[in-house]
Amino acid sequence: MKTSNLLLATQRENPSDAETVSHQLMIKAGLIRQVAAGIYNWLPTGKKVLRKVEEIIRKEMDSSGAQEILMPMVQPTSLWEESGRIQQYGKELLVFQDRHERSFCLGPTHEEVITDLCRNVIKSHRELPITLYQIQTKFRDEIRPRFGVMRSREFIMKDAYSFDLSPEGLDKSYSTMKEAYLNIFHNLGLEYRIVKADSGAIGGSDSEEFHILADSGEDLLAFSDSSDYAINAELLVELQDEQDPNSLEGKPSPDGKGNLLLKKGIEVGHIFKLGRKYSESLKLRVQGDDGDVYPEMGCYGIGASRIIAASIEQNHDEKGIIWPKSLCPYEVVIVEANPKKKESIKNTCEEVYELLASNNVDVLWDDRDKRPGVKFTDMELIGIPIMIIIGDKSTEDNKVEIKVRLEEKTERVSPQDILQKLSEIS
RNA sequence: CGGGGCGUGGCGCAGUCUGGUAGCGCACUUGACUGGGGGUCAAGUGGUCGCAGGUUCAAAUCCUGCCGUCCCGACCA
Repeated sequence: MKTSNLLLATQRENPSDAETVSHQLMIKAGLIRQVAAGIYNWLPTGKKVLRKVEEIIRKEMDSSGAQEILMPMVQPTSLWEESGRIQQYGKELLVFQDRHERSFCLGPTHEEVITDLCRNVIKSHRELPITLYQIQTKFRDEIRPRFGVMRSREFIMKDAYSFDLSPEGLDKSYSTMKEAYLNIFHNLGLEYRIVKADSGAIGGSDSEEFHILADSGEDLLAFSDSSDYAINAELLVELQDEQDPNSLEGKPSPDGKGNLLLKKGIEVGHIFKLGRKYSESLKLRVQGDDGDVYPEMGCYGIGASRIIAASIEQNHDEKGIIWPKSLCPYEVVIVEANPKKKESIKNTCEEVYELLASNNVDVLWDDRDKRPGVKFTDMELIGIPIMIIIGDKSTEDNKVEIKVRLEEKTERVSPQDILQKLSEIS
């Protein structure tokens, strides 16, 4: 891709209405633009990152045996009446009517729809266990959307649902999914933690949250300094009748091993054992050995769009975004510097571009008619990890310069050695 | 929903108190010079001043109502 064909949409100044770093950087770097409170456009660069997140998730979900489907964003409210959740969910559920005055809502989550789907398509207990997932737009009419896509009303989520014949089966599906999540979060390359959580309004028993660590995180997490014990501090406060979650620091860990440490996190994943809450209320049953069985359900969510904001909260500097290798919108950018000074500059850029592209390197070529400084600043703001600078200075001895985003020095290499050099860097 | 900001070209802001020709910086267009860390000069494009009413000879400015948006709180799979 060449920048001359790309809607970069970077801007120089911070938007006046963005206060958190990730929100500011996402707008400045041209990843998103706001449409209304909690509702955003994803521009080409942002969409590209989002797609990377989705692919990392999709790969692990698929290899765990889950099957991808796509459910509608618009759902009949009758399903929510059937599950009894319509009151409980309240105004966060955006309800409206179609031209025939039938009542619908925008899906904030899909337990009702998937349970309805399964009661229609699953005909035998032999078809279980099964896990289905989708990556799709959700809408929750948040009381107060904030921090850009961190807490938006419309967002992209991967949600998965498992169906088993027994609680033991659910345990197994749950741990399969947890395993997939561990792979996903490992592959994202971000610092994260898993904690015990409150299962909240969605219902059910066991639940664990996946948090990306960041000082600006809204959730406080408590860990034992000498065991695996980890819990959302909010839940611990409830359990122990404490007042201030911050007072937990240094107290003995509830599992009797060591003392508690506190860290802040951003919740980006949540896995639950739902049990029979929805299969019973929506009458999903299959015939078993002795009579009908209501399947044991689990549900598993990852906030794909929120991961991007969280990644930026965790990794940025005064120049802009720092992506983990897994999420960068482009792996390498060729900065064409002062091409009018020497004809060879454009040709070398073309050669290097072709070389990288044909070797499956995700490369951007900044061919804009701008001064080098403008390009450096923009590309560092967007957070492209590696810059290859090709200009009148670098081509003197037929070499190009390679600069890593996080390092000050540049290194001169021959064009034919670039691939080798890139593999050493990563 | 309670409290507090803010709404003036794409972005950031001044002007509002004290009514009188809508301004600045950035960005953008054209040209020249320039060219390795957000260039210079020159000439330009672009705004019903959030919306609706009212007061006035005259409203971005004063009054009333509404809308949007941000922050704090309550809330949050």
